[in-house]
Amino acid sequence: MAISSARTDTNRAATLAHIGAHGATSRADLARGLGLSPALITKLTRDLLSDGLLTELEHSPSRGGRPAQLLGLTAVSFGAIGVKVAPDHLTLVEVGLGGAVTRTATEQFDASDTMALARLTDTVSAFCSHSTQANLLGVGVGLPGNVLEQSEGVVDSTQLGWSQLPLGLALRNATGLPVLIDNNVNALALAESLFGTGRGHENFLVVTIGTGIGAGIVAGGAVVRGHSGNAGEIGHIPVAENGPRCQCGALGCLEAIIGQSALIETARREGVIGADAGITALAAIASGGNEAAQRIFAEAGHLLGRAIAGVVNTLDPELIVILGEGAESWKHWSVGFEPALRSSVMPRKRGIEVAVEGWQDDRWAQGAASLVLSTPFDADGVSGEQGRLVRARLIDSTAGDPS
Amino acid sequence: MAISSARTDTNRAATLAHIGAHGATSRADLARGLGLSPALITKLTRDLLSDGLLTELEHSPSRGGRPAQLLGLTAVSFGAIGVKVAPDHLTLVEVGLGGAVTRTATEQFDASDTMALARLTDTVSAFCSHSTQANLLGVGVGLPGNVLEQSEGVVDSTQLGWSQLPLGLALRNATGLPVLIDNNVNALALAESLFGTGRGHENFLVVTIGTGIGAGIVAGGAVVRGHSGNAGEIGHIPVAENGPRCQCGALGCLEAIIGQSALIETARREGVIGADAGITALAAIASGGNEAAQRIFAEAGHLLGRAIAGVVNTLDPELIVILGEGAESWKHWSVGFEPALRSSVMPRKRGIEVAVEGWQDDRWAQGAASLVLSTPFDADGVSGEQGRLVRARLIDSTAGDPS
DNA sequence: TATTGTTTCTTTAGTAGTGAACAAAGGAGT
DNA sequence: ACTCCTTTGTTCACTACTAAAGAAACAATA
Repeated sequence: MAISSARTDTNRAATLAHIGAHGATSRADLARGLGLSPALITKLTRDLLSDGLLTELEHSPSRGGRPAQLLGLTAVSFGAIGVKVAPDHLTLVEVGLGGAVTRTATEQFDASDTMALARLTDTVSAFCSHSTQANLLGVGVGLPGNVLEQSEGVVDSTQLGWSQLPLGLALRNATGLPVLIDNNVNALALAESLFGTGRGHENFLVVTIGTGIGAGIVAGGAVVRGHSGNAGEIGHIPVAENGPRCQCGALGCLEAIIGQSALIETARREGVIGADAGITALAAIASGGNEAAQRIFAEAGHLLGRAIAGVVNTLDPELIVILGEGAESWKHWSVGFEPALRSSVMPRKRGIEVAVEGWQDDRWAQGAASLVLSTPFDADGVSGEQGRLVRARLIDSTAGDPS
Repeated sequence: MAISSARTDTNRAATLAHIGAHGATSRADLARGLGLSPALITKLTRDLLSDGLLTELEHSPSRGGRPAQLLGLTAVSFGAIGVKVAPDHLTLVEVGLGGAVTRTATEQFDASDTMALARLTDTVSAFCSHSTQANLLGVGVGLPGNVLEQSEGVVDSTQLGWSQLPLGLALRNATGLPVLIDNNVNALALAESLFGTGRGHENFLVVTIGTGIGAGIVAGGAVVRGHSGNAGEIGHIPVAENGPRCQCGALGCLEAIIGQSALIETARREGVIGADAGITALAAIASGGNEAAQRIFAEAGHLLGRAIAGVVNTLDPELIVILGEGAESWKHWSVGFEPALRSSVMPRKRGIEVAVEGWQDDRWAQGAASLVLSTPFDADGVSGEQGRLVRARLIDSTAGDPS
């Protein structure tokens, strides 16, 4: 299929991962879902069956032809670890092949501490060692920042105060597992694409509303990372001439006007909340019926809608997924967002679907774990050496532990 | 060869196309450039040499090891036809494998005429029949609009007044050649990626300034087309709250403020040019030193710079290519554009490269032709059935005549 | 001048993948 | 009943591709 076919047995891994992600599947569906020929699927599944990784289940009812025989994973359970790194805490999850969370933990953390790296590796390897899964495929890490070298896992993050930190190498040594690191929003977009609302869509946008505004972009089925891995910074789209100065140094960035701190400041200045009240207070007041608070959210929604309309016109997605802590008060944002988006977008795109997702804090970590779960599908070696290791662990699991 | 085998040896075609695009190349460079193993290149080139499609040229000087043997195309000349469709004229070019234009023609045309389709097919097939090339690989068409069904070549274009027009089928019947159709800006982006400034870059932006403002987006090495093929409409990014109404129906679109007609209107209103003077007059006056005219361009450049800064923050390209008739007066735009872009973009991206390209009218048509020339590199079948036909013509050229 | 290292190209042996034809197992119409 | 149609899964012959190892042809260095 690809111009260079796989060195490791990519499709063996992809078959297992596809069944993990979609549940029991017939051979014909596997062929269609993976874009392979039925002949190859026959061969792959025969091997996987004789290796004891798959079992034949019941027949699914006929759809006009020969009934399909479903194939399911055997009890051998695969899993992956996902880690969300925030300035003040770590969230860890363990997930199965289908992306479902099986274990969770939250730990105190201080990213600016000199011992932060040691603390991180200790926490992660402790979490790994308590794993209930028989086979851990790898560790995915999502953080607010970007990865300079995917192979070595060198990380840059202004928000965490990290510069050129060899996080990947450290975690790999500590856990003995393959480690994949990416920007947290990109990881979320990947998770949406594999397991979430984005499944089956080739072009969509994941917008996160937290302390800042970010976006993950999926175009042509792939996550857009950009030249230096910094794509998706929609929070810094200029929206107001002579607007307030943003942290990034520019004037009138979207985030400088509707970011969390900007909203709080506006609310305080207008006397809607007290000098020491925060965003939750503002949201609570708005939900209680306070029109001034509601107007603050609606105006923010309006600006966000106009900005995203520009992104939609530029990228032509078919779906927008709204996510993040800030999405809890989406009903207030939406009042301004919906009309602004629909009226500012080109006529043909006016019916674009907008999905708002409920929020659990471990969602970020789940996204990070999907960095690992997505590698079997990553036919070309985008994920590089670490991805190859993940695939190797997935298909070698019969051998138990290779010496 | 009684039954022409339907085998589409992608890499055989890719090898020829790579040599056509890059000139004489050593086997080792082919392996690196195409991402294939040296072993395969040896086999492919051996076949191509024995088929008389390639010849061994001189040795290039050693770079510390065994000197490389260059391989070049034989005199068998391949070519492709590119057609630009505009509301009032057609531009046709014939290009070689390397993208160089070998023949040009411009024809009167009226897209709104009921006989437009017949006129178009007649013009194109007449141009094809006068071809100097021994082997025409196909016809590429670029138009302001989008393609609904790539396989049938059904076309929609508000600018041309076409709706559900089966252009591809008609051209295929008329010429007997594979036909590939795409939005003209996407075609241009493809040409830039293969033969132009974008060569070697995986993420860049092609911005066109004509009657409207458009963009072609290349992300991760591929042209971003979006869900319905409408990506790149940066002319409709909202930039002004309560701005003028745009043709598209929205308020404050970029194009409604700095599009060609908007600039002319502004200049007339301010008395800079007369009531019947156009954009060339405005540009001439600005070049002559008129400060009011210069300010109009600079302010447009400023707005464009802010808007593109948003796109840059969203997509993180490493290069911006400015192109189009309007780019002739870029030196006036640039006064406002450069400071606006650099100051509105995130700090790390402040050094982004901006390239302005000179303009010939047949550039659009050249872009259209590159739709054909790019298919050999298109490993997955994005270009579908027509792409397969192009590849078949490229590798079967020894056989001579198709049925 | 021999040694070492580098780059280019080829051979060998084996794996991954496909298309085409066909068998198996049902449904729907007559 | 019987034939036609559809969908699933398999076998077979063949192509495409790779990894590994080596051969060939140079430069640099001791």
